[in-house]
Amino acid sequence: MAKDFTMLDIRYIRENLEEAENRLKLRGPGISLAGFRELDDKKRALLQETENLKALRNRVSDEISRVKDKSQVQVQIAEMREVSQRIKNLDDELKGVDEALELFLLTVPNLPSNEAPKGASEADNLEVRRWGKIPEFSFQPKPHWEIGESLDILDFERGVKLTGARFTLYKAAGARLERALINFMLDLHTTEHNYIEMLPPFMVNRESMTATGQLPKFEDDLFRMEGVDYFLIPTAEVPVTNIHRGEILKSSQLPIAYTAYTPCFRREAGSYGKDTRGLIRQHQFNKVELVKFAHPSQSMNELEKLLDNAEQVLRLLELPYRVVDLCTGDIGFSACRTFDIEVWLPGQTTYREISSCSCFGDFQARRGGIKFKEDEKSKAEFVHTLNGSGLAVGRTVVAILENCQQEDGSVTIPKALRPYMGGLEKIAAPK
RNA sequence: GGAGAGAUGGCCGAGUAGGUCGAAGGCGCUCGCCUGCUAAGCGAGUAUACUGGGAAACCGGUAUCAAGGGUUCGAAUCCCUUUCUCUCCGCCA
Repeated sequence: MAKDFTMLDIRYIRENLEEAENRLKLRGPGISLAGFRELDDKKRALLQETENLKALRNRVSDEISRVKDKSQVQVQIAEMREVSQRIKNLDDELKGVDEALELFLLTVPNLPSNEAPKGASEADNLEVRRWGKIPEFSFQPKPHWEIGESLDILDFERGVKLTGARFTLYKAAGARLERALINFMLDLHTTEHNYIEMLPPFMVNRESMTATGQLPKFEDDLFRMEGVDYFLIPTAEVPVTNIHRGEILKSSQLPIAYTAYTPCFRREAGSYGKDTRGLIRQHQFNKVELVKFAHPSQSMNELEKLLDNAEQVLRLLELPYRVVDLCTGDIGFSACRTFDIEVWLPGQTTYREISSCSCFGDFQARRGGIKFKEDEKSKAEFVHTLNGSGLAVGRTVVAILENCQQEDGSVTIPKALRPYMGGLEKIAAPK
């Protein structure tokens, strides 16, 4: 009862059960609030009963304290002993119901925004815009794994030797390219877009994972430490959003914008057959993340700005992309609205996700207790949280290798990135 | 890893032979008064969550002195466990 990780506003659900359920159904079948009413009623009934008994006990105990000769209040003391036992039993029962209710609420996803396109799957996502010219090649463009190997900058075999499937060793200009992109992105966001750089821990505790929504439902997707209850972060979203967990911010501070580079660790459970070649789906990859804490009235504006900040990376790198508005059936657990940025990959003649920019409404703020006050006197309200990749670094390497490949096998470095590559203009095959 | 000390409201800081302590006092903050401005001064107010009633203003109840459990009619105060912080030793980038 002390801590409240409730996902949706419990009062909203209580009072608008049908509406909430209908909105959740837009996410797909199998999401239901059945059972909520019963648990909630049970909880409140128990709460009433035990609180009444506690009020009685408090009153009588107070009376006892005023009597000097305790032999005169032996009856009351005996009665209260019984009352205390009943309270204990009720509290135990209440605890059980409360935990069940909390777990239930923690596993219900956020309500999708009414503005999100309605649909059942990826196929119903809405393309919003395209940018850049898709390159035409006078030769057959190669997939990035072939380019990486022939340039001797990506070593997939040794990555497997060192660790296992879905781990890759970067080498020479490949390692430098990854590092250059990280610095390029961080510099852009901090100096041009006014984000504050953070370098957070790469493991977090259970509370942090619960606040952003990875737990309790998606533990199988995470790497967990042996011996301590810590998890490797699947995205910088987790530590960075949790920076202000349990805090009350001032309205004048908002919006707060942070950017952070971190590696990301994902089990990728259930994606065994997918993207088995190359850098697309790794257990460890680098990402520069953008995170915002916004006033509720500004969160959608802030999402657009954040999205534009992420797109700017691709524009500066001259990589063609498109923006997709995710439909209600494709939006992630914690989000209410999401735009994906997909970069063009000539090796696969398709657009692939390179960034996902979401608004979470007060979903994460509620789970993590992140609030703000309009002014000194007003009541604290939940902030809105947002985040997006700005960008996934490994996939950016993929996009550069595939889009900038030349007939002679070399890869031209985008102009904006050259200062970060020591002036290098292209990566050429070793002799 | 070993030894010890500690954790109280936005902050500082009282409170340990259990009851009148949601918790003194100070600072900060808010509102009012006062002063020609500033400062000082005076007065009042100043936690959160859940829950019951009410259209609401608001009124009532419960809980919260790191967290969880125990003893007791009653715990900030006693006991146990955990977490975190600090000091010393060891180890280490």
